[in-house]
Amino acid sequence: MVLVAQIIVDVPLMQTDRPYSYFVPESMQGQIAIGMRVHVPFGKGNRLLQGFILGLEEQENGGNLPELKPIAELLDYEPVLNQDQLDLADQMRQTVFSYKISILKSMLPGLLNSQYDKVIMATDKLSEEERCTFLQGRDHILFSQLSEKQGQAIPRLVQSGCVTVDYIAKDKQNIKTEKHYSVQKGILETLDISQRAKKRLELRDFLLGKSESGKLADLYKLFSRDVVKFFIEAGALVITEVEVNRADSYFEKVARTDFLELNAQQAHAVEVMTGQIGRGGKPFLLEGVTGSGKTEVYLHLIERTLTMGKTAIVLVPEISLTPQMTNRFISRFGDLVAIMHSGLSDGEKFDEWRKVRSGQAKVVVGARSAIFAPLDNIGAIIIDEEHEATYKQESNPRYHARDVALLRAKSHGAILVLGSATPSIETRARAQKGVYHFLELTERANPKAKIPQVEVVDFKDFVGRQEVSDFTPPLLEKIRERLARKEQVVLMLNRRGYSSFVMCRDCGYVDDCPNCDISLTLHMDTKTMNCHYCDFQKAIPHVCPNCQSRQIRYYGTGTQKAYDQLTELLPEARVIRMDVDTTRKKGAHEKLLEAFGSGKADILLGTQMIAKGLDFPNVTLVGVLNADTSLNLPDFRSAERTFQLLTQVAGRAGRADKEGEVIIQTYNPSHYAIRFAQQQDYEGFYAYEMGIRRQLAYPPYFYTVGITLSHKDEDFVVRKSYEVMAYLKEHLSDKVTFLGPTPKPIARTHNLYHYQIIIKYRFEDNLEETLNGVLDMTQEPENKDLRLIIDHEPQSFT
DNA sequence: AGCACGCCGACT
DNA sequence: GTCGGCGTGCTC
Repeated sequence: MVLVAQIIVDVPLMQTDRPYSYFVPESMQGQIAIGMRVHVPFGKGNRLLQGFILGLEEQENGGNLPELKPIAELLDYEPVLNQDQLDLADQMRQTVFSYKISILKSMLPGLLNSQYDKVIMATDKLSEEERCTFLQGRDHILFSQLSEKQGQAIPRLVQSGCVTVDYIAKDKQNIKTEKHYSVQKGILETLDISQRAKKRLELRDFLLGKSESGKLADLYKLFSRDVVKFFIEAGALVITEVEVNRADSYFEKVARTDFLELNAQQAHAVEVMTGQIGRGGKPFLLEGVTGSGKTEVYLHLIERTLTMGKTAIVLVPEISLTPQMTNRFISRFGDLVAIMHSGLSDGEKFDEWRKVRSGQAKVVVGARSAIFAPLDNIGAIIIDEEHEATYKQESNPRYHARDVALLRAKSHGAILVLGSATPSIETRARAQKGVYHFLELTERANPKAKIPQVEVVDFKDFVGRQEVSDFTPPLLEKIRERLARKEQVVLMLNRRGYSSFVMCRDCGYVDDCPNCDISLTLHMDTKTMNCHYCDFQKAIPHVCPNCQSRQIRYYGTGTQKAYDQLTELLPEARVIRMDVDTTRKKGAHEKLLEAFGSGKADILLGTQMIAKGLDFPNVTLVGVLNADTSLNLPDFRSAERTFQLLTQVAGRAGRADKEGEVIIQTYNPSHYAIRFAQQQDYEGFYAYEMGIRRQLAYPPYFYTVGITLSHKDEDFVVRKSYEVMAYLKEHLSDKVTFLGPTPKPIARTHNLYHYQIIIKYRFEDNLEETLNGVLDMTQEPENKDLRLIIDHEPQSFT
């Protein structure tokens, strides 16, 4: 009998999207388990790849067993993926058109997927001359450091025994440790220390005084290494190495807070939902106006969940994962909470993940991928701001966290709560049909806080009446009022597309990216022109590349320009600017909000990132400088997105006792998205938008699949797009409708042309099979460098 | 992806 | 006659 492992290796390709059998060496047999990571030799060159163990079985040692390669190395002492997660991956594989290995990898913190590098080591057979050419005189070198040309010589050198090849992890230090000391009082007191050794006496007094144990590093801050060493050698100090959690410092400074009392609506919602914990059942839509205290409902719900001995996941959009948000959870549940978001370093993410796996953390608060957290016995999964497009991953595997949550909730009998002030149309429609339970919070949690008044200002009324156009007189007037009253203002610029560029005043030349159909963006912080799609970067031109004119000017239309105007118009105002440029550095985001919150500025000017979740009681005016820029995008969700954004940002005003006011500047005051946003009427918007969706056969009346084809040759993509289209028409029923093929709104990026086909369907039996057939087409040699993306329910068409 | 096998042109 | 170009096909 031999032990055979089924292993899926890290080669994300159609041909390798299946487990391979490997022999388990005897030395590993006691430790190996399903869900562990391994290194296995793969392919002709036996290069080492990371893989996951999906199955283990005893096999008869018959002679007809194929020659199995042995597993090279076991990477874990305990499984990194549990059965729950492996089952989840199986289910996701059915709906997400990507490979299983990609799904499995996305369930783990990045550190555990880190790459391994080949090391070439010289043996004594290698001549000095060759050593200098290949290894640059050294006895070993990373393969990635060899030039491509030299790399080709490696097989020959290996064969002749001149070099050997090994693999090392690029990042080995997963677990961080810290040295701690503890005082051995008995020994310390008997130490005979000379009265002349002043430092030693000082340290002894220090240790006898208050500090019987602590971090060795702290001791080194006060005393020199020599002095400390004396005590360690004498045995008066015992040093121990303990594992530390890199994210702990984040938790230490958060003070405990008590639960707030709920109003009747909140309490009712908590009761209804708690009743379903452990029973599964339909998901809940919790629709609550801005400021209605949804977070407090979540907190109570989690408290109940924990009392029942169960665990909880809270998903929050990345952009709202501010300390203000996470601290509310930490302050109630302390170190039972794990926080997972992109602001953490790889090491910190890994530590938080371990906290969850070990069972220490029972509440996971995080962005999209936190839905995969290895919790046992989940009682509640909460998705806050459920309408946010960031819950859909825009690269492989293209999963929607809401769909994964549904699967997990089902297998755990957990309740799934979708919370929003402005639910996605799809979700709201499901609540309407009774697919979801529908719970509403119609009042603000603070009874004194009223829903703010919203005024729409038409830019067209002021055309030609002022020099600078970002600020209309009514808005300026209101800002002045607030400055006089020492209240605060939030101003939002819609969309990042509102960025700076360079144009020649003589010939109108705009500096475009050579690889993409888009103009380059000016970044003053780095003094470069950058492309938002590819990595292209160049210096700012001083002479027009087209007509050599010196009249080449920078047209800053972004927050920078608005900021400049604002400080010119209102020199006395203290303005904080928040956009990608000012928040690039780690922690800058928090620092700026902290400064605004503590009253160090009067105006917070920023992009969408200021629209969500901020809670500053002194803000009584919110201004939207340009409501339109997200309105006319070629995307059927553009009205929905605009409405959601305007409603969210309006909700930043008047959250405490003072009354709030909102001004929306627009060129389209009669557009329904803006009219309903003005009324703060989600239900009205929902009803109106549903009419349009029905008319145009869009979700939720129809499902959509987006197929994107990309290639460097435009004619080729067009031809292939029509081929794919023909294939679809042939294999799908005639109830299906198609849009396209059409060029994507930005037709070329990374030097590739993109064409898109959209499939709309209600019921279609052959869909999965047909789409897999399309995927197979890319396997044909002539389609080798054709890129094809199948996106189920795409969230963005731009 | 990598790596080898395999079948055609320009070189000692 | 050989070295090497990259088309094609497989990886336990």
